[in-house]
Amino acid sequence: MKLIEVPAVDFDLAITLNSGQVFHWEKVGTGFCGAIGDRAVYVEQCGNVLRAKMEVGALRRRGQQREEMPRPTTTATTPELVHHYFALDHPLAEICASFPRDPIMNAARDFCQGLRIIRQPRWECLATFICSSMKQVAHIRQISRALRQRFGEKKEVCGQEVFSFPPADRLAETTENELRKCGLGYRAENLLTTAKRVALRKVTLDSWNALSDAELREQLCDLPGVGAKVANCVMLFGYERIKAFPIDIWIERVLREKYFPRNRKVTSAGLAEFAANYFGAHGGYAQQYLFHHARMTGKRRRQGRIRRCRARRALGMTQGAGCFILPL
DNA sequence: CTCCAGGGATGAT
DNA sequence: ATCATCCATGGA
Repeated sequence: MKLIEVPAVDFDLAITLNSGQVFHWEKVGTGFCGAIGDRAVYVEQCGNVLRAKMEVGALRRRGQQREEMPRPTTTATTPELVHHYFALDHPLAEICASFPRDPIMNAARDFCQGLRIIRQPRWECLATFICSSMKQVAHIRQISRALRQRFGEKKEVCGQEVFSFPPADRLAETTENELRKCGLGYRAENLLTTAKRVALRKVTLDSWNALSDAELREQLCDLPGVGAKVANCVMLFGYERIKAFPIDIWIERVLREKYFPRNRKVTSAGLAEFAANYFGAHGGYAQQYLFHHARMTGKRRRQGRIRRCRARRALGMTQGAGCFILPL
């Protein structure tokens, strides 16, 4: 066990890990336990310093004998690994200064000081976000944990069990039914198919890093279970494409209610185009700030939408005829 | 266009 | 405690 300290200015560990970009870190004491790639890590923040402990023990495949492999020697030294994962090299002050100046963005920027977009391993990021579709954060965390416990490698740090995320070839050799046991539902087939493509080298995630944003998005959307939103998440969190602007329900609400309050007819495509132009070169960062701020302070949509729709149908109303019933 | 798949957390009642 | 709603992909 190795204890290290890493300088970390302009950084808030808790906000970063709880902002819906990564789903496997667990609060333990004053810090968090998780994994950076295959390394089990405990990390806590003391002012402008991160204190991290990392397990350097032998690998062991859970529930399955596997020939003893030599410990993979990481090229990065441990402080560099932490520094790189948490993107402590991103010029956060510059990035935040590039956000548009408007009341919504200002509030989000103030609320999320120290939030960074971290660098996630590509496969782990892609697989996790395939599992995220039509799921809420709490669910995604459960799925991530189930996949890791069932198919990942068990590690330990600070007396805590930590499981690494299973590589594609490990998931490729399982079955849809096994994946469904992890709570994936219909996403199991998507994840399995994608894992097989990666395992068989039909898809080479690392080589995709050379592609342009548009080409990368196109390739990602070609994978089953990957639509525009998931593709943008993977671009942002796995490929450091800082301009990628994922639009989920929270962001869509913010855009509609705060930026288009008098225009309920603006389309989703219209919102996406607006966001790409308005939030600038670091749009992905702006999106993460808006997302976290909205989730922490905003409220979910009030109930009754379905009931109203049913009521409208029952009244024999057609599309749009019932607009006057809609809230606001 | 609509509906559905799966399912634990969440909020309203 | 019960119950409807949430979530944002892909296929019918």
